[in-house]
Amino acid sequence: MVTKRGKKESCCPDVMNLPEEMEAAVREKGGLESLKGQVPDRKSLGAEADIFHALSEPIRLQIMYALLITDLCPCLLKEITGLSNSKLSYHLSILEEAGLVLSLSRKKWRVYSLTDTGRSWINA
Amino acid sequence: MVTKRGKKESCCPDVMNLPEEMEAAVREKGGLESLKGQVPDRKSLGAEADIFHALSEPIRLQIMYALLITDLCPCLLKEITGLSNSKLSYHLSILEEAGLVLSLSRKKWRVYSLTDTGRSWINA
DNA sequence: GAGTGATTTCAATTGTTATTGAAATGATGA
DNA sequence: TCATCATTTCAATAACAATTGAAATCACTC
Repeated sequence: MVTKRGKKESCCPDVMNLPEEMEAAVREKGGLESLKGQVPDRKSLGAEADIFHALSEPIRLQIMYALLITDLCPCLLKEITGLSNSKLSYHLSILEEAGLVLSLSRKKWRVYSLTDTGRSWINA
Repeated sequence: MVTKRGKKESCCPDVMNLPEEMEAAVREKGGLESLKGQVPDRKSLGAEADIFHALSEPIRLQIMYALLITDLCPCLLKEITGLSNSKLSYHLSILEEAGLVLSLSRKKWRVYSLTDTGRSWINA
């Protein structure tokens, strides 16, 4: 591609005179428009972001590591983490909504365990 | 371990009459005190949490995926993501602080690229 | 060293998430 | 059913993170 004045056309309309290396790299990937098409849009990244968000608190990571050792009820998680009931419950609900843990009733207790998804995110 | 009245002592002081499976599982792991010792404390999880936090926004994931294709300056990231300068700069700084991207000066531009850490978190 | 364009910083605002303690719900067994 | 203990929910607050647009800085080129 050549303009009337014989200069190479920019790989990137509205962005002129980029360093040659970057011009070349972008061109190699098919140009700016092509790049735009290769990058996932933000909406489609929401689910992945939700998982990262669920794991972005030390409290919740600590819960995950505890459950990696063995399934536990909130009462034992409370002993292990030193959290209050409502705080623990709040963080457990975020992990559960993200699909990282699940809970079952067992006698008077609720037993939390890692899902396969949860395990894979913590083992990695 | 047996109390004066011949009942099995709980694996977990202050937490009585747990379901047998959980009693057994906790006992197998060395009891509640041992479990506490096996779970990382929250302070030590801070760095890991920071990385998850940096990746917990669709905007920042999108930037990471763009940089996975090729190194880019803010001006091109701006074209690709449609973000304003200050917004983009803000999110880049969070990724940089978390050690997921780094930036170098190249002519008039700044060029951002993934660190090895960043690459490993995105490829996984 | 003045001018230009790229990028970052800043203060103010808005929006979101976490914490708190009390009250409500749920599950069990007497 | 009642009493008890485990857990969740709720409304209010506090803490934190994201957005905005304007101003400041920075790195070149002339």
